[in-house]
Amino acid sequence: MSAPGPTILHADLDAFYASVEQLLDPDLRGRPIAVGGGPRGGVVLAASYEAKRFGVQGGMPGWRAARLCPDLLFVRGHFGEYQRLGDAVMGVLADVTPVVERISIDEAFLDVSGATHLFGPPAAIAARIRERVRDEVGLPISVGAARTKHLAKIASQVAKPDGLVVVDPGAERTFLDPLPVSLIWGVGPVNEQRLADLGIRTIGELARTPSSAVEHILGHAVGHKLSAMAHDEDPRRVVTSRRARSVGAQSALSRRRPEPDDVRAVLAHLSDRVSRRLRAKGRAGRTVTVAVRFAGMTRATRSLTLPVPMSATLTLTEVAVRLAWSAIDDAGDDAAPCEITLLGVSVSNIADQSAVQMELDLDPPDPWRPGSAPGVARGAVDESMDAIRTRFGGDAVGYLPVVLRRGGAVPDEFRELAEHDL
DNA sequence: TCTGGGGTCCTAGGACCC
DNA sequence: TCTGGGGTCCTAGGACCC
Repeated sequence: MSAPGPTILHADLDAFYASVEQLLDPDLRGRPIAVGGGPRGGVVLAASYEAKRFGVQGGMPGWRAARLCPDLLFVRGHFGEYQRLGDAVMGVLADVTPVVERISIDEAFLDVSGATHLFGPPAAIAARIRERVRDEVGLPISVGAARTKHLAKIASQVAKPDGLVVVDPGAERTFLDPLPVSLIWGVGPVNEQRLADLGIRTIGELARTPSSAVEHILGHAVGHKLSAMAHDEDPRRVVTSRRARSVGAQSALSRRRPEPDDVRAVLAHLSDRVSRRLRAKGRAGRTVTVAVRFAGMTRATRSLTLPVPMSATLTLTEVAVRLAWSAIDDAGDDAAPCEITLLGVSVSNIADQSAVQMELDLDPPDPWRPGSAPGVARGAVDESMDAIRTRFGGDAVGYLPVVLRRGGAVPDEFRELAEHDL
């Protein structure tokens, strides 16, 4: 019996947002462009390969990108197009096999073991995918093929831009050993430095290091996982549907002293976004977490777990407001009052609203969204309110008008690109 | 003149329960 | 007299990914 072939594919669109802009506007082709941000502020969401050559990367502040690449062209994103074209590419993948795991707007794993009898060996399938995406959608896509997800993902990174790398069974060690540890999923800047402190820079060096030593430096879970990855042991299967375990929304703010009405208005808007998504999928969550970022990029989080799941805008807002002030009050003192630069709300411990609970639901629909799905049962609201009062005192919960406030400069279409299925 | 927005998973200490 | 041990949940922070 022969070893299993390289039947896992990782398909990853190249510089996706930037490539779409170059597709839409031929004048941008061959030029260094950045989507999002600007020379005076904001963040670069994606850079074309012409810009990457200057060191421009996604996530980089616009002013730094402009300094690295003086000819950099900043373009505003066409977020609706990203969604449409990303979906179109997924459609091409779905023609090959139903076993597709979409990781993000522009990236997916495929298990083609059941498709080879129709379409030939994995390498031919990968080549065909690249050809079809190029011809039918107009975008460059890189594909890695290997025996495991981890290896396929590394292969696609090595293949970029616009390439195909197949790691044949038996060739894994030769392929992996010289590559930098930073290509391993789970090795970011911090762990890369920690490994470098041990003299470990390549995957081969990591594989030759005893797992116990790696775990000592990186912690049990991370160390164990990385050692396994370095040894090419990756048991993960391609999963076609995965439900989110948390839902959140956040907004960067211009640096400001926190004022009660202001904080409430922002949190009400974020809570409305989050709770609407929950209700739309008939879901609810018990744990509310608020994140506050302060001037200087320090962050704090506060969370509260309620006795029962909730999905009501007002309940979430009230909890979020109390948690936010708990973090803000702890961060500042009279001598140095704090300034905030971001507020975020997220809900975890998510469960389906049971059918029984929906039927017993007696409270009126969310007053801020006429016609929307009902919130939680009245008794559940009361229990939640009780939990808030227990923690914050009797007058913690009040009903103030929710002033819907448009968030920062980020359009909703952009936010939706990153949302996971609930 | 600073650094978006959506997520996942892990750790460590304390509360609490049996 | 001096106090077990295991398990689970909650909270806060952190690393990482796209």
